[in-house]
Amino acid sequence: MGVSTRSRRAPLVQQVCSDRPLHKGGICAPTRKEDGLPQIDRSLIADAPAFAGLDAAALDDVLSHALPCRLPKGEAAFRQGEPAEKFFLLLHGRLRVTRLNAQGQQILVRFVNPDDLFGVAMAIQSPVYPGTAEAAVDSLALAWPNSAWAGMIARHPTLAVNTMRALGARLQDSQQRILDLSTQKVEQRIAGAVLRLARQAGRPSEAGVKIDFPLSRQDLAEMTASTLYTVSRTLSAWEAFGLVEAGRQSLTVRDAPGLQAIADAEG
Amino acid sequence: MGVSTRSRRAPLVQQVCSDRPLHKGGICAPTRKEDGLPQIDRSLIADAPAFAGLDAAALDDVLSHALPCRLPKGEAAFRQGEPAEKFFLLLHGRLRVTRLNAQGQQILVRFVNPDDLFGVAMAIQSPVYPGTAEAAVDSLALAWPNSAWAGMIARHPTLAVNTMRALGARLQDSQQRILDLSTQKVEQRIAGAVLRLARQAGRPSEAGVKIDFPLSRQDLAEMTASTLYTVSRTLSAWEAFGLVEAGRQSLTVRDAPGLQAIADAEG
DNA sequence: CGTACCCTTGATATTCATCAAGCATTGTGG
DNA sequence: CCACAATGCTTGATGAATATCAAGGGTACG
Repeated sequence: MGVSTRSRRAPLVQQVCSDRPLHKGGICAPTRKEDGLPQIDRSLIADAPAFAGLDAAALDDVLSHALPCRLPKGEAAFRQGEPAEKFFLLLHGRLRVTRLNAQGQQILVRFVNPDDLFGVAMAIQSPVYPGTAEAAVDSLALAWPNSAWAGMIARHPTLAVNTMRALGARLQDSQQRILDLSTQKVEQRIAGAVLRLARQAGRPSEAGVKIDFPLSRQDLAEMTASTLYTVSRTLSAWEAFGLVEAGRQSLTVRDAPGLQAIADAEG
Repeated sequence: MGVSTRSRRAPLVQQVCSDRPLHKGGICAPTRKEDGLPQIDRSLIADAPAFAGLDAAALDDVLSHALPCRLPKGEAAFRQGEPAEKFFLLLHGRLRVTRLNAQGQQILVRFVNPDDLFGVAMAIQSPVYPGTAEAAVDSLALAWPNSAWAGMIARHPTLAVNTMRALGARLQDSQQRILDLSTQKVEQRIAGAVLRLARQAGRPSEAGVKIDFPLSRQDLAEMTASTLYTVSRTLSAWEAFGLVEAGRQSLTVRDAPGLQAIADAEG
């Protein structure tokens, strides 16, 4: 084993971190240029994969139906069960999408990142939103009424293809998550979730790659089908091994390859 | 509690089945007319949701690029990791789609039913198949080369919309499954899986609704992130309560509302 | 300055996987 | 047609992973 610790939790950290040289960094999300006060302008959406392949005129057409939508931290763009009347594109900020079951237990479906579509219930023929989307930080989105959708894809068929791809990517993610839930131990799932967050929302800092929005133990628990207690113990153990730096609603990855080794370990 | 049993397993059956009147039936999949020897003909695919809204000429155009594909029981249409060169529509039979993780553990992603598209890797921009599809019974499918896709959706934009809906529905299913895996106990998940199978592939029989293809304990375990041992114990307990009739690779639902009550119970 | 919120850590309980052994049915080759 | 292997299934005993319960500490914010 090579390392002796009294820490009750942390079987995989111990296993994986023994006799392995420390290693810095590895994850670095592309830095995103900060918009000042956003005005509705073609350039706002030109980079979104959802609108890839549309020319300037098409973008203007698309934009002409859009309404800006400010979402102060904590506010919901929509709530589970509400009639789905709009769909959205996130311009700036970060949203937390959650879903409740009949017994009131909640999971965190995903975080919405800038340039992501969300609330596309009409793409799946659902009359209501299947989840709740609320701002994890002050955010800004564009909203389209569902009624605009049919005309938009009729005039710009590329849109249907792009949306299909976006749904396909999310389907892939979901199936991967099912696989992880079915075959991995909690500690591995937490490692995977943290790495994904660092990739999607990591900003380089002195100590490593810091996750760019408030993230609680409860959030991580709801992402990994675990409990806030187990997440807390796991992060404490990782911190003791120098893999992460954990604070109140904040998390910095110091050793991404180390976390990856945990995620990849044999169960 | 009302009922006393020595059975070690079956907390929920006991709870749920005590003092509840027995109830018959409830699930009944539409019976599907048996095709004799299928020939490639417009009527074969006219009912598939994937081709809804296409007129006769469009259907003929679509069919002109399709190749029939016989899949004897046990044979794979494609295997995980193979380059994705075709996509398929199941005409007849039943396929089991599985997915392996890096450590070789397997889950059962879904069963493909007649009129379902499968192997649509190109819709999600994946160069390889993310899973393996093999025939659970002798099956028959149509196959299109991926190269035909672009032209098909260009000529028939409805196809992109239909495919988007199909992906959306599968995304919905996946997210529901994630919710179930995250919040339900094993017994509830097994109940949910059995009910879904009965709905999709149930055929009415004397004793109730019989699942129409060979289904092992291992299959159910891989669908519910459980083990064949736990599934076996669970089915035994249910059988003792008259909820199901379980045999070698066969399962008949005798009391669907009873199973539903288990699936809906508070954890 | 107090109160709500987030977090930590120990002790205990529970679910369920794992291991082990054996039975039953199907299919197969002599 | 029969022996026998392969496959699928059952059931008990045990143990490990992780949830749950309980108690308290720190920190931000009104």
